[in-house]
Amino acid sequence: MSQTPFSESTTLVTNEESPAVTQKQEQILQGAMRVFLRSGYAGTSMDRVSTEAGVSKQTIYSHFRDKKGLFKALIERVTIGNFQSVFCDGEFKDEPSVFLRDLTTIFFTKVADNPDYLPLLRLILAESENFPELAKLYARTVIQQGKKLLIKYFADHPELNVDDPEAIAQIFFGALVSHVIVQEMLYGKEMVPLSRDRLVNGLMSLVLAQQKNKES
Amino acid sequence: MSQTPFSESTTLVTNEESPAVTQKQEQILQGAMRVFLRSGYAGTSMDRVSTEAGVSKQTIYSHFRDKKGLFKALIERVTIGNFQSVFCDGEFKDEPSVFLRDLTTIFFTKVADNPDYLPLLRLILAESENFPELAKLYARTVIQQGKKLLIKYFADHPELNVDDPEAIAQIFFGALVSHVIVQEMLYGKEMVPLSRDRLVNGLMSLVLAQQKNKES
DNA sequence: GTCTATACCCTGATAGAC
DNA sequence: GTCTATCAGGGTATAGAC
Repeated sequence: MSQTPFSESTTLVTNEESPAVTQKQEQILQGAMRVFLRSGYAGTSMDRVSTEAGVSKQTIYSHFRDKKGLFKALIERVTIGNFQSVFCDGEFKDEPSVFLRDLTTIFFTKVADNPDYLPLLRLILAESENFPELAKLYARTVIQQGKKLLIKYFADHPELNVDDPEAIAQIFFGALVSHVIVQEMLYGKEMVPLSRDRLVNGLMSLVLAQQKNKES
Repeated sequence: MSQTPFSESTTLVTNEESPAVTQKQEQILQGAMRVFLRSGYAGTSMDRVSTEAGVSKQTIYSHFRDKKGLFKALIERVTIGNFQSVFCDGEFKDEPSVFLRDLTTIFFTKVADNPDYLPLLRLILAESENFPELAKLYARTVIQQGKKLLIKYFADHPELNVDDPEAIAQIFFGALVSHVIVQEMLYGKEMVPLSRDRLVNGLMSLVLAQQKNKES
């Protein structure tokens, strides 16, 4: 808890949240990712990680304090590395219907279609009680970023007539996330399929209807 | 897989989905529920279940085929027993704003505030890949019931001007479920709290705005 | 730093007494 | 049916050679 699990490295440390990672640590994390994302925390053995990473068990323990330390380092890395800036570095159109549709497109292509997203979300939810700091990191990194962007847009566009931007942003992204959960995790695709297009169209008609009311 | 894990009993078997459960089985399931919901599937040992239930390990194995069989029987029981008919046996007002608000109230009081709901959802999502049949059962029993009710209501009220009832129903319940996930599981309550009232008000203003557009 | 070997504990599942 | 006792295997973590 008090010492970092990472040793020194020649790689430049850009900021506190992405520590330098040596080639061996990289190798360990790659193997650990495959096993943890597939088998969960308790279902993963350090033996399996060592064979999957192609290093001995002791090598893992020399780089990471213990199983928990390895797990935390891995989840932080995957979360930050994959989803840190999906909603930040883009250029956005100002037209509401275009902006909202672009936002959903980013979510589906950069997040939902990322093959690591579903296993990561599953794992973070499963371990949210044992590793609350990882759950909070995920909420800040992935969910909160998109909501902030949408809230700011609502604030800049009073003509949309959005009474409670935070609530509407929560509903907007909640609908997207829950659609992925129901369709992909709970096998809704097989049982009650609902295309992304229909979801997005429904979502946009709801949000943009506020504007039309104001106009009339 | 081919034989039922339940033995005979004097209790009347009402239907295929709720088999008779003897007093000993009840005792085992009670203990198993506490352990599985708290520690997950892989994190639960049969030793722990036996001590928690106050029976020997062999007694468990005489009533249930193995760990998987016990887990399936337990999750089916909790899912069906707690959430089978939350959206079925109620009387509903016809007025749209009242109906929608009642629907959210049922969800929050009967589902979200049920102390078993969050651990159950967490467990089903965590094991959705290893136990797909349980994930499907959950989707049918809990999520699909509410959506059906809302879809029927939209069909009976064309004046609401809902273009795609299935999509709107998915958005509606998706927003409710994801609010619980973000606020309770991902510690949104501590980081970016958003009250249920604000969520519900936002949701209702979105859905009812469709109607106002039609009127004008 | 990295390996092999191993200590020590707990796992799911079973055998046999009563 | 229910118990105690036990099996073989795998769990995390560590010791010591190189």
